[in-house]
Amino acid sequence: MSKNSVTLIDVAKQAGVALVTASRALNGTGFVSDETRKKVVAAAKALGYSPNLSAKILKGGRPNLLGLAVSNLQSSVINEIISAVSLAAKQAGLDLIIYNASTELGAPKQQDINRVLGGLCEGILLVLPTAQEGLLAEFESSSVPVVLINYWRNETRLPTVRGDNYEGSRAAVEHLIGLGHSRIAFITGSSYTGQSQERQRGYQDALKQAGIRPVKSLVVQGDFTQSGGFEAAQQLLAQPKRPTAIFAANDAMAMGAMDALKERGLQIPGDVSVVGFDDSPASNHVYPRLTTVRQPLSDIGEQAVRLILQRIRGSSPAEGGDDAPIELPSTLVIRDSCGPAPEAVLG
Amino acid sequence: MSKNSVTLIDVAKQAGVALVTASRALNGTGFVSDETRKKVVAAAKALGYSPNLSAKILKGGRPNLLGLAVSNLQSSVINEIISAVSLAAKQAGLDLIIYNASTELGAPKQQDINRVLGGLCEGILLVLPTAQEGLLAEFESSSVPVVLINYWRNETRLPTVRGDNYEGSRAAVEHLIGLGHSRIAFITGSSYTGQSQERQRGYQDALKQAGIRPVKSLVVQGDFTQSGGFEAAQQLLAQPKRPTAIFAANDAMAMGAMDALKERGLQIPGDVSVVGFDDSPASNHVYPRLTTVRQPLSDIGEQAVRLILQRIRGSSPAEGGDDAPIELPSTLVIRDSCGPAPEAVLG
DNA sequence: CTGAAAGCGCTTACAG
DNA sequence: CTGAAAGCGCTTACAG
Repeated sequence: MSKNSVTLIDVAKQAGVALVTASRALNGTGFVSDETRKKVVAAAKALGYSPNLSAKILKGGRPNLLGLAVSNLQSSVINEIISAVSLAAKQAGLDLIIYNASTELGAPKQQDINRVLGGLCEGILLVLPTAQEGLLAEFESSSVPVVLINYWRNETRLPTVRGDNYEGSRAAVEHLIGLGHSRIAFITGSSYTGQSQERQRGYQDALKQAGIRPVKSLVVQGDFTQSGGFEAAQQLLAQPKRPTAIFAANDAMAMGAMDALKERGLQIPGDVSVVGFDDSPASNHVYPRLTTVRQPLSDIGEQAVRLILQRIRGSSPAEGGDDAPIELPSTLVIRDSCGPAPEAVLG
Repeated sequence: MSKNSVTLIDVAKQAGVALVTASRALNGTGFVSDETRKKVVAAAKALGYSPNLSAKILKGGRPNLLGLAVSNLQSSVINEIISAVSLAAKQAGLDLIIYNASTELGAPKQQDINRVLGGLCEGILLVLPTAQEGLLAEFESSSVPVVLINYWRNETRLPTVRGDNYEGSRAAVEHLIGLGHSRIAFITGSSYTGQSQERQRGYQDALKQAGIRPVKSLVVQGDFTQSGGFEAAQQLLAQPKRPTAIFAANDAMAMGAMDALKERGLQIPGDVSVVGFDDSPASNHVYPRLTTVRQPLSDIGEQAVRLILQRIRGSSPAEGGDDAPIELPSTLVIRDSCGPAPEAVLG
């Protein structure tokens, strides 16, 4: 099973020391003379020794392994989170293994995640935005430290790191208002994650604060997919008084909306402005380049790794404390898909 | 470390049998009476027992773990491969852990992959299209079975499963020729993986077979990115005699080319037809929907799992045999981005 | 069909 | 600072 059968015993023999000493030298545990340490390290290197993770784990040693379970590998946001976590873990000297708890493979089960990741890893990072309360409750009683990433759906006592949705959303809508728009539509996502609601709340509050009366027909149901955004936009454009700006709860829907606008021969942003959410890679490549909101994904990765490390090393200041979720600020990324409201131009 | 401290001993006690018997009952190994087995299984369930993977592995047991190392998590093709492998692994009763050997984290090292995956998994699947010969050579001498997915770059003795590039590419170009095109441009990808070359070979052979003289200026260097495709297309369109069709070595570049065409006010496919490669999710959402070539990604996942299972269980018919790579046929996905060549329409 | 013993490779007390 | 012993949780021969 293991790559080569070089064991710690071989290293010890080669270095002319006892097994224990070799272990200590390699792990930097306990007292070893510098000379001995050098001999052992040299021997290990010469033999191409790499420790047997299983044995290490079994003995309660630090395998230096972090687990990451994700519910979706097709999402650009989740993939960026994975990249960020990978980098942060590497910088912290941790190896990362990823478990695909995709809903395509059936509902993510704590049992599965724990069977695979729980026995191997020192800590587990969870990117399961759709997870239900029950699933999380199981993790709460787990003995392996767990940190939640980008989770909003339910209340939970698990430590959480997430990007802001509300303020970013407000900023987007305020940007439109600043451009003179008042007929601003919102395309919602599906309600499974709680993120769409947060974004909608930001939309509503921004309107309210600007003294703009909310128009019910300007809020249309979407589902986070491009075709959903396309259809939602068609619905909006079929209305007698069409909006001058469309804010979609994510980029995919914003792009769908752009398609719908183009199909009608409407100019973006000349006739209608469009804003998305996520700053997906594609958002910078569509024409016109999409104005959108970006979550601080690398910060999220870093903070999540920092948090889990605290729990693992037991140096958490508030042990067992129900700290409030860490919420990192999103930023508005202004590109080319928004312009002055047509009325404002005429006025 | 482990989720709960229920061990096999607890189960055995609860069931009123010896430790060994419990082990056998749960693993289906050796002889156990039906009655005993039921008792043990019930006890295990009641206690919420889940075996300690480390101990299992250490004893040479079957952890039922498969490893998958990937070089890039931003690629839609690789993500579809991950999904396919996840599904195939699950169906085979295997758990899958993924290791991010992304080039962003430094060059993928066999040492890293093996340290993490090698000690834990029964077999390793590699999606490392950019891997150099040296890296692969290290895996060849590894004692853990390894299977390569979608690898072309170099010769290797490692068992390989991959999607066809050449024939799919030919089919795409023949489709264009069938529509009356003869000024067909090709935008290459970067040369790091060997895939672009394969696709170019298909392009050239299709032209040759149709008796169309290759025009050097119609082959332009790209880099697999959308902006690369955009620039390559601009180059093509700046030529005195512009192509009537553009075949890009992947979808991202094809979309970039579409952007360039739109910017020039050219109709797709009225003025210029466009074909991509990959059938990325976005290709079905751009306007017009992109005609492209699709690799049989789920077949690839299934075959790769089948192959690695053969190696693991040692039931490989040609043990140690240097079987030729398994190459699965790609298919042309015809959508809306190709039409009759303008000349043909006029003629 | 069932059980007692040995040992996978390592680390953590416990002695020198 | 170094070493001999015990044991993590399991499975695989070896006896009954």
